[in-house]
Amino acid sequence: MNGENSSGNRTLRNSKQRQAILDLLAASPEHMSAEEIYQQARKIQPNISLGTVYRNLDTLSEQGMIIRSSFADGKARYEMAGIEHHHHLICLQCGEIRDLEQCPMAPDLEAVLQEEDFQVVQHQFEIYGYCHQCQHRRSGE
Amino acid sequence: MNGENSSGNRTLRNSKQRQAILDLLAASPEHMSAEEIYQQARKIQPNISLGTVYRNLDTLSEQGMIIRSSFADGKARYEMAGIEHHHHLICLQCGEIRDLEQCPMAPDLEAVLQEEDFQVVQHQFEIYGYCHQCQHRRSGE
DNA sequence: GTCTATAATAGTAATAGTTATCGTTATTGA
DNA sequence: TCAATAACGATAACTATTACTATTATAGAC
Repeated sequence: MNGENSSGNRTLRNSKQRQAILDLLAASPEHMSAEEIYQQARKIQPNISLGTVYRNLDTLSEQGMIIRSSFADGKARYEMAGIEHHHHLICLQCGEIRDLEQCPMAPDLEAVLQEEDFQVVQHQFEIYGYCHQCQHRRSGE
Repeated sequence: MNGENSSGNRTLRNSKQRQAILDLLAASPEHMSAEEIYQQARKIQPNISLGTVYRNLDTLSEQGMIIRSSFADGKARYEMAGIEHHHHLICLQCGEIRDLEQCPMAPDLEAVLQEEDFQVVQHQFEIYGYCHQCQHRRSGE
């Protein structure tokens, strides 16, 4: 049973590069883009390649260890899974992404989904606008 | 006042290409990607270029005439504005995008936003999963 | 510890979606 | 009809991501 686990998938190995990526995501102010992860990871593993970062982000989200969200700027961003489920508040000026703990999956929504017979895998909710600081910065100019 | 309107922006002209794009979006089953719009538009304006499509989609969404949404597959999709506000139900198997009329911006959410002093410009809510048909297709294989 | 299968890597090329450039064309108000 | 310039087509460039390939490193078996 070399290279295969019970469900027919390959067995994961633990490389220094993968560990560095996981450490970063675990420690970081989350919502990192692939490029950001790459730049940070280079400080720990100088020879790491961007391809390796993408490959690992893919593998790790398949495995359910991290969560990928895609935003309006066309970039995907990643964060550690297992943290409490949440959504995003994104400032259009400074780009800050804040967590929104309120989940909009209200009971009446569930009812509609059941009626439509739609089997939910994942949902995403983002609010775009201007944060407190940027509102003042904008009006001040 | 040539080329400028009251708010300092350029005055829009009405080209056959732009009209074709608007006609398509007005008539279509909505949520079209740039590429889809391009392919359809070529049937009406054979010489239209993909660049022109993108340029118009940009201009028209700046103008507020159409709405751009970005999805998990990395592609932006466009639909006519002015229709009732709605969100999306996206099938991961067949890619069908259905409208969800329920808006998750519940009153208690508004309260949180006010507390955070976050000025909302736009919000996006998407539910990914499997539609009725694809659930049966999947279990049957 | 050594061996071996292969997961994972670095480096690089390729792709997809989108934006920018530039010389030409066409729209629109005067 | 004319002039200013918005919009165009063609094409190059750019960004995010994926694929390819030869090489390296991990981890279980011996």
